[in-house]
Amino acid sequence: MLSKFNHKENATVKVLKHLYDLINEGKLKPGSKLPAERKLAEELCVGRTHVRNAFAELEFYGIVKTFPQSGSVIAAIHHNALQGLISDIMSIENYDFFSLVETRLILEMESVRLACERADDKDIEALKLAHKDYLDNFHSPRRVEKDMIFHRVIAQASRNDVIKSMLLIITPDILSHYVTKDFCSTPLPTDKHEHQIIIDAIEARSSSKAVSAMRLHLDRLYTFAKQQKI
Amino acid sequence: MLSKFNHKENATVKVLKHLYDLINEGKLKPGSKLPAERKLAEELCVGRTHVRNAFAELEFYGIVKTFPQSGSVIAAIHHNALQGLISDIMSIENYDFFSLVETRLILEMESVRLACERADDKDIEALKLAHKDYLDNFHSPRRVEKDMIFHRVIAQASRNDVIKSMLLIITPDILSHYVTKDFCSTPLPTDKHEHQIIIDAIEARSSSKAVSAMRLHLDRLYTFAKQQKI
DNA sequence: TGCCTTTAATTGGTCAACCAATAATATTTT
DNA sequence: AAAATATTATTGGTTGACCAATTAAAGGCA
Repeated sequence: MLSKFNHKENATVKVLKHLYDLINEGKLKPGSKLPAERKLAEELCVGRTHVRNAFAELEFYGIVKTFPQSGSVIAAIHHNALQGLISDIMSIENYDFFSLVETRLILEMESVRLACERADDKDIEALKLAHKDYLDNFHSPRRVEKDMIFHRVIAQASRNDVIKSMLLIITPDILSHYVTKDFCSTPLPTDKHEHQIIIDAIEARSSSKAVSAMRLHLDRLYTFAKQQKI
Repeated sequence: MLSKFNHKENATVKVLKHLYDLINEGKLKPGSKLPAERKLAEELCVGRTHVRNAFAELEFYGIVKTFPQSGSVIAAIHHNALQGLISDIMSIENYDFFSLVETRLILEMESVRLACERADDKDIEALKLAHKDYLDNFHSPRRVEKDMIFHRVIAQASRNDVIKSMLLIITPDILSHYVTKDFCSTPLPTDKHEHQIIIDAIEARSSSKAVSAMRLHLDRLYTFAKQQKI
């Protein structure tokens, strides 16, 4: 889902919509304090919980800042931009499988590229260990999960926690599609070698080799997602 | 912050830690139902709200799935992987400025590359409009915000909602660093032309030109972030 | 005994009351 | 009149109680 706040709850999105309208009508000026949680809840006939959820989501995206026992203020950017941001947030719900995979491909390639530059001996050691663990579980149901760990170690070696977190966010979404679409049920023997090639490239500090190896490694998933799209 | 749930609240992280321990001790098997919210709250002497926050965060990362009036189940992956994931989530707090900028650079370059392939006439029209709006506000405090909108239009044209959302998430974090580090207070005249070059490249469907133009456009920010890192 | 119905207990979702900290107002003092 | 203090009202944070749906258990019937 990627949206930390399930929009199944219509009450929360109702609050967001209301704030959107308030901005539109000019009743809520950018940079100003927004209505108290209680007041807003009463006006919209919803529980304060939903208002707080909406505020929390907006705070996550840096649109509002809440001060304890004082109130919440909305970002001091022009109302057009604010509306766009809130609109985007409300639209975040279900991402299409292809976009998820496409993004993962991008992040994984950059992740391994940075890993080539920044991985130390300890990282490479961990990588080899993860790969060994992967091989040991190649014919077990844990294979998919071990593969995930392998990629996580690469992300760790990239020394970029933001990319690492983003991969952390989208991977579960992709995995959930695996199940429904019945992908990856039968492992390909080529996967074994692909991991090894990536390790060798990182150890040799050859980013070009590592990136192309990663692209190849994820190519099957990519083409699969492309087919699903049609 | 990027973490939707502020970890300032120690109660929530206390719950996460406890779940981590339960997995470690083997009392919580992957794929099984995890304790009821009430029970967990009582055991840890914290409000149920905090337990619910912790569960919501774990659900965001796809680690648990909550079923109304039924309970929550934890992902059916091996306990080592689960612990790693929870550990990662707990560590998500403050990203360093350089990682944020580096990631933004990556996403923006990919975003504009895809935009070259997928933008339609309407997108290009919107892009020109956004640029005009940017120029009109070049000497106003709204400049930064108009620049943000310009990039958002590009992300929209990339037809990849995941990338769009990720940029949406990290941009506020970067902007907040702007203020403290006093970056971008004086606009450079080159910015005007850089935007135009990007537009032209997209219109000409030249992804290589667009990507390099984007890299150049963000280079000042990138080198600035690099300096800060040292 | 085995299956179905009925009942009770448990669960997550929701709401309203309470708490401490803050902000605004009224009061006193200089 | 102005400033400092005391008081009241408002705020987000937290908690416990209630709700409807689900699940488990008990009871009845074949």
